[in-house]
Amino acid sequence: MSRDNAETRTRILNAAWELLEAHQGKEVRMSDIAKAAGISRQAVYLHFPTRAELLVATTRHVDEVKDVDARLRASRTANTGVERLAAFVEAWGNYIPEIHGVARALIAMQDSDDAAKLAWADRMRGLRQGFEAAIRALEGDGDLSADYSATEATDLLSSLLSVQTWEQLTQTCGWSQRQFVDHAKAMAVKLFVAA
Amino acid sequence: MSRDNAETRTRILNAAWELLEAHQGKEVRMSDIAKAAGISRQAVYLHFPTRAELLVATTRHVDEVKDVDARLRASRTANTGVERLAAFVEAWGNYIPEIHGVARALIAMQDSDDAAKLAWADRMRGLRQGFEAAIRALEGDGDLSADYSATEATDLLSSLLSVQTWEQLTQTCGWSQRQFVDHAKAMAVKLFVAA
DNA sequence: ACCTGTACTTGACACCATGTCAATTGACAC
DNA sequence: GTGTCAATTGACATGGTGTCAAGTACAGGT
Repeated sequence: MSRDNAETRTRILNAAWELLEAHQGKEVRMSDIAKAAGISRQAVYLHFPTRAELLVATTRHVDEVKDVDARLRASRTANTGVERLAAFVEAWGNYIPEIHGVARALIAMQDSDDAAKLAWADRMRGLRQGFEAAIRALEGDGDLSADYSATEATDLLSSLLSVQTWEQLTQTCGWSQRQFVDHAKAMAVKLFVAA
Repeated sequence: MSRDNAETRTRILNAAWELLEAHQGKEVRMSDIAKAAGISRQAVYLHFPTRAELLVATTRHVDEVKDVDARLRASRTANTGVERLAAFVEAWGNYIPEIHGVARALIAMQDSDDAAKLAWADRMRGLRQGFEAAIRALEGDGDLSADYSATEATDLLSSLLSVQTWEQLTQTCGWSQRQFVDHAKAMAVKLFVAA
């Protein structure tokens, strides 16, 4: 059976995950991952055809282990649109640092690899739906600011909470994680909730 | 004399610029640039030691030709902080699409090349000063929202108007340039100007 | 006319990471 | 034992960057 198969596979994924987080997505080669997983470089290719697919599989793996779905789903239980918006921003904002390394590596591959591009776009589409649901809830309550259409608000919210924006504020500007999340929440409310 | 020297140099820079804008920063090799400039690949290395330095020189070249300084400086003539903020956001926001290709290539190199990283960081520092000056002007007028320190406001403004955010909104979300700039201005006012 | 320096060319090569291929080992299952 | 399957070793192609050496073409000064 492929029990051994699956075990090696997850060992590779965990090694990739660990290295990517440790190096923030930079300078992690296939050979590094192989070494960390305790197997030969070629063996990695027995499980993942390309680096891009390994990276994509790693994000899925992380999502599964961290159960991102459950964390984001929790925001749906909020009663009002405003609460829901805050809950979603909080949930996603606090998830970013946990996937930063992997995300960054995948983003860096976008220019050269179409599979990576598609995979990341798909992932962002899923996230966007969460933002959109929160904005729609706001709209349903009649609380969406007249300054923005639901689509525009969703677009802006996604940009505000993009991995790149998080990276700039926390890494370059030195913001704490709390500072980032709190400001993101406050901005979302100030911008999108009608006075 | 190095008159011929300088002419070839600018021919390389212009070729790089053109290609980078045409390809949005992706898949532009040294050999492509050489071909576009009408010289051999090796000749490029006579003028620029590495790809990173060529990219850096290209951004400086573009800045010079487009006279970014003058465009950004114009915002200083505004009378009030609010006007100054709007003017600066407008000036920079409208400059982004003109440098997008080059900027993107430089950003993509950051992970692998420290020189590129330093160069881009330096450039962003200069830009940041412009944002900070606008925020300080606002503060001087007593119009800075109590929700943010001047530093925080500057950080957020920089992120809001980062090349990455521009890219996401205009490329991925399909916003028009006007839409981007207008919303950026409106957000800056709504967020940072005291009620 | 003859050097001399300079810009550029041609062609070869080292390096490094990705990805491929072939031959071999070792274990476990039947 | 024999077959199967994961993994190993080692060699190799590819593509892009950067280096090196030898040669060409042309300018200016003498």
